[in-house]
Amino acid sequence: MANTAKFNRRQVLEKATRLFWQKGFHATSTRDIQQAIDMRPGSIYAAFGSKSGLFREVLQFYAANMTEQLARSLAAADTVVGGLQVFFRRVLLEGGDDAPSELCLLAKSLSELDEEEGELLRETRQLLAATEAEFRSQVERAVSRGELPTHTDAALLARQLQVQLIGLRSYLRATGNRAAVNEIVGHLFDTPEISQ
Amino acid sequence: MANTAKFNRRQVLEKATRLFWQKGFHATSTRDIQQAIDMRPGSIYAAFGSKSGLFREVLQFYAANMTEQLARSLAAADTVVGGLQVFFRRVLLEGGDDAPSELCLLAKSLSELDEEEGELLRETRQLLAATEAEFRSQVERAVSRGELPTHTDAALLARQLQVQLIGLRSYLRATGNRAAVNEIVGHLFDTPEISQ
DNA sequence: TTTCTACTTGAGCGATCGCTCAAGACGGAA
DNA sequence: TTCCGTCTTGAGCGATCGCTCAAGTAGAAA
Repeated sequence: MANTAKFNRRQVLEKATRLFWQKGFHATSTRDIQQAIDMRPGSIYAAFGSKSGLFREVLQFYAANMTEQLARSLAAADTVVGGLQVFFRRVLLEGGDDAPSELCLLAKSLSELDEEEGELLRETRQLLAATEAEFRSQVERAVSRGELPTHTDAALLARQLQVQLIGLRSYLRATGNRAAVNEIVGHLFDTPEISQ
Repeated sequence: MANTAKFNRRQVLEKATRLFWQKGFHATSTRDIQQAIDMRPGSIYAAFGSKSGLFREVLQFYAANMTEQLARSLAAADTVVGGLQVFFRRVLLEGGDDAPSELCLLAKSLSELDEEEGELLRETRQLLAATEAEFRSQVERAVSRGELPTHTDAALLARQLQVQLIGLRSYLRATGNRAAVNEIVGHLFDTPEISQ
């Protein structure tokens, strides 16, 4: 007999992601989870193995959603650089209203996970590296399309985008100052690498 | 009778800061603290009131140390801009060996604290704002000394320094790639605001 | 030396943690 | 309709949490 589970895995992951994203891994109790996803402990542990196992799937679910959002942003703009800028503005300035946190869930996890949760920490680092690799391939695409000069250091620029995105999300949580963030995003694609 | 406490408050705060900085507020148990600072619960609660009260003093202690380190960096360099660069390199590249975490304790706390710990969150935001204000006054000093052009937007540049420092520390925790961080720091004081 | 008082001690309270498992519910096969 | 195997249920286990407080200790005053 195949899987006869009653729950919808995607909906469960959506709700669990919102909860973990808001409260973090440590501060989210299994009883919080039970209430949020309307499942009893036995079912949760049968489906996900442990709190860590669920969180691991949540991290992957979150990263996949971010990748989709980047793809949509790129599709909505005429240029690659414009698409990246749309993505930054969406993540930083538009998602803020109903998003569970101003921060990136991966950065938040990177911050709170200890060596004791080594597997989750490794997963987080890997997903962040994949994001940076995605930025890099987009920068390379922009160069090959003539949007950026041929001498552009794609690895450096992708790294700078990653640093800025995480830094700006932290700054937003610290100050709530969207105008200040918007001003910096405006300068983001105006660095010496691009403008000179 | 005045204070006859046997413990040295500064030494206790140093040890507690290292512990909280490494593990974070939630993941540090009061029993971890008891062991690290060699005090029994009764004494700790008499001296600091609660785990939150101790953490509050730890946040202030950490921020004061960062301010001192910035002052030392500025004193060790010929120019203000050079002093800021020394500070960035010290925090990002030199402290990493024995520092409890690659991250800024304030950014880490900003990330894990919830509205349920509102007072600690407010304290964290205030200390971060004070850091940005310190950056700004140094940028203004650099302008008045002729190190930066007079049209420099000091508020914007200070904000960018804050964003970059937090972002770079996250990046260091994500990748451990000091060479990559060093490369970005090299470009930091080479932005359009400065070079044009 | 005696007294006073501030400080320290550590057993342990009530709450909550992540998680288990025996019992029940339910859908498909025969 | 009966049977079988999977999924669900929820009481509750052992561990750990932040914290309290009655009893003990030690230094200053008299």
